[in-house]
Amino acid sequence: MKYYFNEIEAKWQKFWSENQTFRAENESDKEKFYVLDMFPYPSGAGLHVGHPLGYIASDIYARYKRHKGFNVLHPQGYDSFGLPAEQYAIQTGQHPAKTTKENIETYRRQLDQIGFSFDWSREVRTSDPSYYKWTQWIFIQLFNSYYSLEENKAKDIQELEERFEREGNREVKAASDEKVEFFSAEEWKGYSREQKDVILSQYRLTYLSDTEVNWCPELGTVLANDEIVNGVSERGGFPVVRKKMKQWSMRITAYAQRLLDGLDSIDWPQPLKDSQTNWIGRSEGAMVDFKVNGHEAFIEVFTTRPDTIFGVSFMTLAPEHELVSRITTSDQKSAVEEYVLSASKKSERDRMSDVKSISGVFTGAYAVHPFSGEQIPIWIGDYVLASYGTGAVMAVPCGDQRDYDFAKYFGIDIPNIFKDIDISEGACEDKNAKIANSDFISGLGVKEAISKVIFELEKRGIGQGKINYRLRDAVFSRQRYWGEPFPVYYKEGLPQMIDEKYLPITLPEVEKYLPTSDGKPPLGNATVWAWDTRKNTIVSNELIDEEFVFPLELNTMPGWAGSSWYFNRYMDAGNDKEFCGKSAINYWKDVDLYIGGSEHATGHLLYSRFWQKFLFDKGFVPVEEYAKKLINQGMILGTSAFVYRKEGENIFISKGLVKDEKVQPIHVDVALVNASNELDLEAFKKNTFHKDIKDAHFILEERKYIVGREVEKMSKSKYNVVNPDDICRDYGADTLRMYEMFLGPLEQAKPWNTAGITGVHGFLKRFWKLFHASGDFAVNDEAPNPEELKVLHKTIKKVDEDIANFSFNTSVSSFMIAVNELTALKCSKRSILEPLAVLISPYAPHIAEELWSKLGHKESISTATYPEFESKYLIESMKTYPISFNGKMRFTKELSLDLDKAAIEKAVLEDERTLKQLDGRIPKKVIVVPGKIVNIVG
RNA sequence: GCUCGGAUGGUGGAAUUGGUAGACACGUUGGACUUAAAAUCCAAUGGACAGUAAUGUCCGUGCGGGUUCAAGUCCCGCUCCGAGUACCA
Repeated sequence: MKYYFNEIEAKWQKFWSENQTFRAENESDKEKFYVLDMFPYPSGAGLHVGHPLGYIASDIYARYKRHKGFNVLHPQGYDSFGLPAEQYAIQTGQHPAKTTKENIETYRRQLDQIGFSFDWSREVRTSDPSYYKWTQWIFIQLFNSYYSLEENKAKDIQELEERFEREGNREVKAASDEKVEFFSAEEWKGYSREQKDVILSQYRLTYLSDTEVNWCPELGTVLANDEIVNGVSERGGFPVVRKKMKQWSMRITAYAQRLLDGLDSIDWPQPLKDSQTNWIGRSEGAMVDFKVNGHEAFIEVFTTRPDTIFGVSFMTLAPEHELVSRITTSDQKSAVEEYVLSASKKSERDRMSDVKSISGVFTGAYAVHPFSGEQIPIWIGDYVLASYGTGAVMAVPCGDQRDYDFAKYFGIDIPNIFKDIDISEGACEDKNAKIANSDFISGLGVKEAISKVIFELEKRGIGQGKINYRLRDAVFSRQRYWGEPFPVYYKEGLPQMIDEKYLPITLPEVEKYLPTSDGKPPLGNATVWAWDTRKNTIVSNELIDEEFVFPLELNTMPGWAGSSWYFNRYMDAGNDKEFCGKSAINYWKDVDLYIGGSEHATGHLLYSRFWQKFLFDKGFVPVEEYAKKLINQGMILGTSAFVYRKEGENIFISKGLVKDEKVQPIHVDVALVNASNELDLEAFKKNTFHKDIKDAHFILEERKYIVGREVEKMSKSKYNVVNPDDICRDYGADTLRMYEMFLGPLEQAKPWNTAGITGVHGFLKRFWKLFHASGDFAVNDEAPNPEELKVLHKTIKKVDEDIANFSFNTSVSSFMIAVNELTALKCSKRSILEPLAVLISPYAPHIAEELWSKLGHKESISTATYPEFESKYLIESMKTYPISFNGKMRFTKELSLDLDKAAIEKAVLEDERTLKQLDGRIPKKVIVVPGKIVNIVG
């Protein structure tokens, strides 16, 4: 009987779906295991072969764990809010909900076709009101919380208010905006409700503020730092400029230290941890106040090297620094203003690309050195960033190369404060140097000098030790339609939360998805978008009276809102009373294995850790880190194909004949090219996207047109996308699954190349054949012999180890070896083949189910217990020893494993081949490692 | 610039705590079956040299050193490629 994979696969996919085979229960005596994939954004292009790579790996793991007796949660859903659907809506007028739904259907069909064991009863869609209701709910919790630095956790904002009432804010240690003014209890009590709200917003974990944001005019929205790549938008590659706007922000900086510390407790890839560490960017140092001569003002600077304070010979402020206009002297005024203006015009990208040129202007003002009292000129320069530290630096040219270059360029003094170090060629950044010419720290090493300076600064009240982070608060507003609406209305310009019980606030209908003519976000087009505080419902804008009916927020939440907590929702997806029920979350707790791409390192994976910590602080979730282990699957790249068109002529030259000809490479669809890089000319000519190709002349080599190849990211525009549907149709899902694993280590990026797929497909056919003889199913009940048992058990052992190491490629090889060996042994015994089917079933579930049912089982193979490895079948009595001479293997000799060192040595030395090798020489030394090797030296 | 990966046959990739480099596939070549093709099966396949042959010798894991009886694996110094990040005070 032939292996009809299409029929078999359709049959079992139907069976799993009808029997809800992979439904996970929230109550079970079994140990839980939660396997999660990063859920996809359902794009219009559908799945390509790169998407399933991680899903296949996690599915194998999930199925394996089921066999091992775990209650496995393996859900899937869609991150279905996002820019592409909205861009498409702008172009075509179609509602994003409609295209999103269609795209989801395509994804679902494609996913089903690959035979994943997802529990679809728990599917989530971030754009579904029943889901984003809880995203809005979490937002409200954040709004109603502040971060206590005394207890190091988020707490109810009401407690803070009560404390203000009692004692003002002077003693309060809480995460807040930079400049919070002190007030007493009496002053607090005297404030109006509005004044209090403004103050509280400086402490809330989400707050509205005028911030400098990354504005992308083409997309008409602001972007978070992680959504910008090389100075342009990640989506679309559009320019980004800086702009001040009133925006919701998330006070993620409150969690900087805990986000850093938490990394030690989770098993995530080191590069991923490193990039989070760098993104958070912790640096230890000191804040120092420099008095400005002749002004009441102080310039506060952050430095990681307070030990070099006696090397300060100037200060540099960012052009945007608030003191610049105040302290600039009249004769420097015009130069400074001109510089500030030109700096503000430079986009972030210009400033980034222009790292080498040095520019700056003297303000005419001087600061006073806090220890020596010397006059220090104050400059401005755009190498100082307003957004980092305090936007001002104390410049130590002898100890910092940038300061050194700046000083050299403008002819500023470079005092040397290092002992016996020459600084005529450049700054000394070596931390092993000894400090000199530095008053009370002369002669000290860097470390001691730092602590002594901090001690002095604190004693004199002019500074203190400080830990600074690069991490900024995250902008949370987007000027887009297709995102979660905020549960917020505005009363006299101040944001008010809508009560939890009226959630969800669902997206309104709009005529157009573009910003309004007066520049408001798309929700500004909605006519029914006001909040009635009496009826507690959304009403028409016409009813706004600023007394009972108020305008609703026009921004929506960013893409990462919904993805920051979805892993918790899967645990109890249908719950309409809570974001996740207590008993469900206490059972499932956290994700045991999370698989996804490394591109989310500083976006999703940082924000979601932040929200989880917040939810933990508030007692909503039982664990502080939601994913114990994370694996990054490597990207599958496309292998683009090129034809070479002679410049200016309608002639295409086969690759081997191009030589020095001037040609223009043109992408051709990889579907038109076979495994030996030969172009299907007929099909190519029929292709309509270049009209003149029909008449083109082709210069062939050996009657073939050979294309050029290049590995690139898989993308529609490069005509190198390979669709899993085609593979499933031609070879089957089981072949696709195994082949994707066989390509190489999971974490490694690799080009997609179907060349080897026949090898995997052939393996499945041979596996099928083991169970059949001359067309019929033929498995017998004969007792297995030691050889067959050995094959089975070494495979069990290897596959167990491989799955533990996520080394799926090598287990595919082991299966091949097992099937090759059993075929050679002509084994068709149930006692061997039945366990083998279970072993293979996580990898190739359809064929395994089919064979399992043919073996007479009524239940799904997924309920079968995994075969137990028994070492007794692998015990060997003989070992083929490699016999080496001076480390080079010359021959092998079979010897009993019972022999001790001396007996092995004797046997080897007596061997005639040894005598021949030695050729009369006497061995200096004989190394015998029983069970391993023999090495003869001499 | 900094941080982190990586480099093994014609190709994808294997290789326990250092212990027979190239498993398993693809491709290629030869053969069987067939009218033929596909499918399937069998054999060979890192390179060079010697030999009719069995076989033998040398070279081989990016480069140069080192440690060791023994190095793809450990140490030192480079080269190239990839990813992330970037005036971070």
